[in-house]
Amino acid sequence: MPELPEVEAVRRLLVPPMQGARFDRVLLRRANLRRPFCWDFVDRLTGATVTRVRRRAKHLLLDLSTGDTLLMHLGMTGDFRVEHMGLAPGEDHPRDPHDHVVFEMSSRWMVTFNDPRRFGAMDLLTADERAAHPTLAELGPEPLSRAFTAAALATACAGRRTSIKVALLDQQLVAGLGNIYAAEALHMARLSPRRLASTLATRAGGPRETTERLTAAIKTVLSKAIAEQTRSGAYRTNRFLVYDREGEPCAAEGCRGTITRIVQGGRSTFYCRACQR
DNA sequence: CCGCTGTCCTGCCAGC
DNA sequence: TGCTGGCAGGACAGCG
Repeated sequence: MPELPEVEAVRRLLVPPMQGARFDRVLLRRANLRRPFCWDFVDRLTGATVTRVRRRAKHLLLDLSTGDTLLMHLGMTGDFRVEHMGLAPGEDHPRDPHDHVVFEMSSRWMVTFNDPRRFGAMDLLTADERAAHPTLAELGPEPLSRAFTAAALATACAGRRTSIKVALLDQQLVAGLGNIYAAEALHMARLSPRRLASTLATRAGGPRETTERLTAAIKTVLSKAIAEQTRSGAYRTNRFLVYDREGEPCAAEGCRGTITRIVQGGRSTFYCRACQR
């Protein structure tokens, strides 16, 4: 579930308790999430100060005073809880069975990572490892940055013989979209998810109107979602226009179509056959 | 190089 | 009512 807007909301949540604060105590409740924690995870983190809380695509990066970077991914069900440290000596933290990591910060805030499905990940990287990290190095442009233009999208789509929906999930093409916002952006752009990615590429000259429309839709959908996250904080049940709305009438203005569900690349795509061409 | 499939993990829910 | 099976999702390995 967490895609770029949700991860950005988490980043903003973590800035006050963590940025500029030191790890006083790190508690690991288990040996692994999606992967095992590195053997010296607790020792390397304890005493380090967080200089910056950053986000790249769906990854959270905590830059540390030691030169290390704590790279975190929320997976599907990962989330952080921020609470006051109000413990009596010897008292244990109240815990949920899925609270896997607890950070006690010098800011007197306690930051707990909870992840029922354990698709999340935490890796402690040296500066060299971070610079050479294959996943980070190969990420495409941030969709909300100036680097993400219709021309860039067109170039990235050139020669791709896969559907535009599947291509949008490729983090090397554009970084941070997931299954939900890919569907929402295509709906807003009135483009069929089944369309071949290469049809968005340009042969010569500037990008075509459809590529411009999709680029704009991606930016709008993500910006709106970020604004909504920070305003409400909580998840509203289905604030999406097409995602998980199979059989419902299309919400596009003047459209009398019905949302259908198809499977692409092994996952669900929701779209309106009537207005998405 | 590229595209496609399977794997990880568990909560939830439809269907028997 | 209780069980089972399938699905959800992102990253990544491995295949052809």
